[in-house]
Amino acid sequence: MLIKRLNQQNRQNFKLDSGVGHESDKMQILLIHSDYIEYETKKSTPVAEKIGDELKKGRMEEALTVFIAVEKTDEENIEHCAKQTVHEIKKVTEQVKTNRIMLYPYAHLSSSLSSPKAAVEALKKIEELLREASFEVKRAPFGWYKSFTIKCKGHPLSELSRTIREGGEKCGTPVKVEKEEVVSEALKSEAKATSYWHILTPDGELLNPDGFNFTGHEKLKKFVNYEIHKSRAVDKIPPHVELMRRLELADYEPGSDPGNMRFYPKGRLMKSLLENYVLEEAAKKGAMEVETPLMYDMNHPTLKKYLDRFPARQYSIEADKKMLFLRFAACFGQFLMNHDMTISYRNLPLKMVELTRYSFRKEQSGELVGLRRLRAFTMPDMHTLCRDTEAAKSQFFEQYNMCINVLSKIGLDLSDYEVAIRFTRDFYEENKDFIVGLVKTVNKPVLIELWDQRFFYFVLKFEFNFVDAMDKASALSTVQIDVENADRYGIKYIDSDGKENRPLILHCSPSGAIERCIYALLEKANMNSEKGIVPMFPVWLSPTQVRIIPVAEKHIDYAEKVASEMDCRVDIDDREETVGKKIRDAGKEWIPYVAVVGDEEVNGDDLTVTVRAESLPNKPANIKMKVSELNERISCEVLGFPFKRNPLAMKLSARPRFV
RNA sequence: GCCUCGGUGGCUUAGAGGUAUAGCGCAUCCUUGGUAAGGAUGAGGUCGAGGGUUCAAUUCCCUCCCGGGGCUCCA
Repeated sequence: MLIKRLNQQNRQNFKLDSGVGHESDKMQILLIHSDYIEYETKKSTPVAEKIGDELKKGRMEEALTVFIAVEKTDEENIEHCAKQTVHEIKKVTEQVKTNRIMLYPYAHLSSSLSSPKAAVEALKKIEELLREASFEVKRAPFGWYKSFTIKCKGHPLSELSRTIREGGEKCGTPVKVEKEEVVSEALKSEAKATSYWHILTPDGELLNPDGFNFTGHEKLKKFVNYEIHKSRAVDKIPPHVELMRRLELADYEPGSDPGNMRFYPKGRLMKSLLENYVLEEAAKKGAMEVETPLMYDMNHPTLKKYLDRFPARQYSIEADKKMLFLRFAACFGQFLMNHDMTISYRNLPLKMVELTRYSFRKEQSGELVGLRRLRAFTMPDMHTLCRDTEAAKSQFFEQYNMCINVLSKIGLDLSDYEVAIRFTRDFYEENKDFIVGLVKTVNKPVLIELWDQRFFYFVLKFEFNFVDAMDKASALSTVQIDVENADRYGIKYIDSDGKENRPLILHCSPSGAIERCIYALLEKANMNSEKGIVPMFPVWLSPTQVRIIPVAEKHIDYAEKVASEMDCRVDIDDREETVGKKIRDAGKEWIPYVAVVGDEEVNGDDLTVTVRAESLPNKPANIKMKVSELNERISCEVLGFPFKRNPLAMKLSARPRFV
């Protein structure tokens, strides 16, 4: 049986590896997962089946539409063909998760049609079998000219609509295609290659996730659940959404497109620090920082090929007569730059890094959540050109460790995220020890996804996935070994023998999206808070590191003197409020050090400092220390991290409120 | 994108076919206060936008925008 599915470029024929394909089974079907399908009979043909008025019009919501052409050779064994067809339909319904089916006789799928009698018999058989399998089935009548409207799930894809329209015009059937994508990329991929899920332990045991004992690895269990079973989440608003606003970090911007946020001074500061930190870590590994355009020509031959490989998820804009798209990663600019460079094997591994502010992905609006998933986000994107597989592996391992280090400095350690490693079977067979080495490094079981064929551009990738309070997983760091794009972009280096070679390319985001790091920090702090741990940011990231609270107005001068002796982000709460109120407000801002100054401090040498990291809920830890001791303590905590000055007025009375 | 729930001063919110409640915040004043909310007074609202039904709509109906959750997706 040949199954025809549409992809975005054209209709492609390919066999499923399900073992049910026989050359003799020629029934042609075309499957479209549709928001709705609607038809209306126009005129009967000489071969029309007799129908009542109720079948002259039909509509089905949220259905898998199955266009069918029964072919000459099917007549020999209609029963068998019908069964095989039903089998295939079932498989697809499982993938797209629907139990509603519209059967639609569609002659134009074949040039060798069966007799009308056989066709009707086959259709009825299929309908009956599907009903027995408790599907909700409708069938459009055979032998009528019909008009139909179908709305496919997904994105507008022009090539497809042409294909369908041509088919429709040929037989005089008006077809209105509103929007289409047909069978999603993932589905297409699944048809080509199958994912096998495993758990790999530090001892190198490859286990079945279903039988794995997750005791002590509850988060991994949640992650596996999320990845394989796509578990349902509970009804709860994500805590970070409230926190990002309450802490005046970031907010929605209704005046823009969804998923494009505004960042207030404190949020901008945190982003800026994180950005600089990650860039600096990349630079330490020898990466050269570059800057490339945000928008690219959609019709550039190389880019076009790349875009065609993926579902349309980009913003596009028209400028003059050009169609441009906004980048969704730094790959485009860097690869185009690599293409024009003269690179010797002596220059390898060659690293370039760019902080994309922004990367744009037009994610489906229903999928956007706070800082977790955005349409415009900031991502450090580093690419490493490697001479051969050995060099790529060695770089991969080095960058794997860099990612662990970067996340831990940001405030997310190994217990906060789960590791997924994904690779092709071939790569695994040749590099088992290498893979196990990755698992040993983190010393905990990891999720493995193994493909029997490569269908993305990479042969190996890992991600670190943060698992939040709603059991949702989000990828942070990732490294991938790309075996395809050097060729696509014509990137080459001159080897020691003087010949041109294609490098392997590593894609690495040491931290993942910066906004997502903030999301993870906020979610982690919230989970801590529920566990009875006082929530806070790492000191180097805290918008205010020290707050000075003068007891009365007469102590403000002294507070200013102390502030001038501090070399960190310090502010003064000079508002006319009670000390209690000011302490409470400082706590609400998660300020790591709060120093109250009154007569005692003015007349003595010490400050009275509330140290957040040592406090318990409702039990502030108050420690007496000299200004120099506080300075010393903070400078140890921020050593090696970027620093930016206070983003707001030093005196709180001079600050506006943003939220 | 689809399904579903929601949108009331800057924020959180009560309420109802007759234009509206409270707290926080803000302003002014009193209090000059020592570790998680001191007190008083006041300003501030086209009740998300547009259309419809009605004598009358913020309330009922439709469309749209924005947000939450689910589905789908995540190069």
